[in-house]
Amino acid sequence: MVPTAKPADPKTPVDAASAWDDLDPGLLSNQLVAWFQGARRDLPWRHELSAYRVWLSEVMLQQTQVSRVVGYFERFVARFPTVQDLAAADEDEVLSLWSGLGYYSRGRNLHKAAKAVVANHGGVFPTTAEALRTLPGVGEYTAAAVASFAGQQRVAVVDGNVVRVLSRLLNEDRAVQLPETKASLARSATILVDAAADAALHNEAMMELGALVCTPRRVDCAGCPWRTACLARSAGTVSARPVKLKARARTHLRLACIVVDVGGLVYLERRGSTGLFGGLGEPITAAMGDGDDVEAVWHTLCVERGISPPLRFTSPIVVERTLTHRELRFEVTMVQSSSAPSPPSAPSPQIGVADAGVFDDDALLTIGLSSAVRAVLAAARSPRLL
DNA sequence: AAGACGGGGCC
DNA sequence: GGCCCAGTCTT
Repeated sequence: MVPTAKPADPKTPVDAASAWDDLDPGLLSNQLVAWFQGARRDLPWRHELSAYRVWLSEVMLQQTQVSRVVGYFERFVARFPTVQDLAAADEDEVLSLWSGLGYYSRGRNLHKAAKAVVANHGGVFPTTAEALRTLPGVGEYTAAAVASFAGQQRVAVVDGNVVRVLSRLLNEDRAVQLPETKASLARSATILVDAAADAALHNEAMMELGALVCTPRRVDCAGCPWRTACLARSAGTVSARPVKLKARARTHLRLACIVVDVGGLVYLERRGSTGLFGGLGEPITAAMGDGDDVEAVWHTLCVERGISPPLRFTSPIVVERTLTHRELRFEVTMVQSSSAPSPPSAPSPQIGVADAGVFDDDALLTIGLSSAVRAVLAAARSPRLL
């Protein structure tokens, strides 16, 4: 549920309310928006606030920095000017344009949502938070953002920037991951947006403040429109906010990998549509245990696919990539084969091969590949992919 | 309520 | 090279 201006819930704790006894939300919003008028960045998705473009940019911006998104956004709107264009595309093309952006379920859900808008909304992109929330890949934050920026609904938009800004303004000392803290901060966001003259402008300004001034590090308190009101600033706790719970440890994953060359073409399989790198292409890949002998695993993988293992494998090329919670270690060999491998009839559960094929270098650019696989292919055969 | 899910930039 | 950042969906 997006926070709304409903009467106070009787179960609402008093914590957030008490902090607001000494703060004036109308004044704060005016100060914030005045600052924003001078600081607003010119970003491509701000040129035309259609629901389609706002939605596309917000999905790309989930868990992703603005600087990463700009180029991807430009390529998407150039190729898919309307939601109908996106809905009519092949998933492969969508994923190939998404390649490198990460969190690939976003790309698959983007395509599904476009199809749903065409099928269920007559191709007219919804602009109410309630209708947006039913689209795949659109959660609380994205629904509120599109409803506010493109639909002019008075809803609070709460992303990580807003959480950081509010946790400092209010000097929140509880961990921001806790449901109670999130709810409390959302109530504060609603108090502010309800007092704003222009809710959309206020919401945009909140996020811009978090992106440009109230940043995770190197905070620019001197340039902040809220420097006199900020409770963390007066308490000297700015750099200690927001409070976060300890992150989980990273796990290691060893992967046996074979790049098969079939007369100059590279053989790729498609991963199953769920889980890590879902729906993307990859060379023959299998998870290994710590003590496994990579040559033995390579041998098995060849036999499973009906190609003859070489008498002697080329020694492993090691490609390592670090993800947020995993360290991937690909141990790669190259094999020449006169015939295309056939995907195993009983795919290993780690991989879940859906289909497969051989590709030349140009065709490689038309399917979705993770950055990790691009690095593997570049190391094995084709520097063009770097 | 907790875990899975990428990738890059900053220090 | 370690640390930090940031929404949605699934279980």
